[in-house]
Amino acid sequence: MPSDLELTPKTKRAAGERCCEPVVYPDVDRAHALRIADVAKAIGDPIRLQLIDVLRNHAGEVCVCELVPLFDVSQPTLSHHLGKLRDAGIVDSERRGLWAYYYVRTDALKELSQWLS
Amino acid sequence: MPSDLELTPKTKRAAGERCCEPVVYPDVDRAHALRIADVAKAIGDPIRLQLIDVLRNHAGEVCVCELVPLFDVSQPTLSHHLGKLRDAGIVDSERRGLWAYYYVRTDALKELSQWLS
DNA sequence: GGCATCCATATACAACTATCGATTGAACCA
DNA sequence: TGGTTCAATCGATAGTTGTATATGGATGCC
Repeated sequence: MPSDLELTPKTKRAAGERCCEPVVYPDVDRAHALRIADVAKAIGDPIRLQLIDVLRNHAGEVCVCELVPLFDVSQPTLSHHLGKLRDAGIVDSERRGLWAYYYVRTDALKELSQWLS
Repeated sequence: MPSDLELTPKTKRAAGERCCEPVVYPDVDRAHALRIADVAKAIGDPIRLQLIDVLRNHAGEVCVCELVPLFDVSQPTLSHHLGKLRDAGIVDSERRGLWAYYYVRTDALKELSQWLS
């Protein structure tokens, strides 16, 4: 990924001179950084990371009622984490009758994965 | 990789219909999830993500004094972010004379990258 | 209708995070 | 020695996050 931040080349300076020139960077890639950071932030919790892992391994939809006993948190807390993942676009859900089924949106993780490699 | 999460049987379910398909266990154990989540959490900030980006693109050591003018935060704040990245093992620093030089420890991002793919 | 089940939202609170200005300390130079 | 420069730390404050309990809405079974 190309960066939009440019460094000022380090040069020798005489005493009394400032170390670096101030640099202005364009906003172009800041939106990109914000998106990727948002995804990483959503992953940055052990419960949410394992939630993604479970959903991804299942390669399909998983009912919330089967997720709750896997973790040592209450059902509302788990729902809160699932909501965070949904807000970040990492998972989506579908309600069928009494149950809600969650699944991973694989394309959401692609941007972060590509930036990392 | 074995999981350390155990499914508790649901005995209170009303007789008749089953709620869900069989559950798939998470592929990562809790300690592994904690490590990866820690790295993701450190990346989950736009400034820190761009810091990594700059350091990585320059494939070498970068002076803090060159980093400060790139971002719209004060020097102590940037030092705080660099400290977070250092705590997560993503970057390391070396002090030479008056300046501190930071560089990326590429292996630190490998675990997260592998888990994502 | 009456009741249990499943899930989401609301509220509250403790813990953590980001940010700043001020300060400290270390290293350099004259 | 004293002044300058750079980076880390300190103290304070505002904002965010993780968690729990409580509540409500929707569905299905009797």
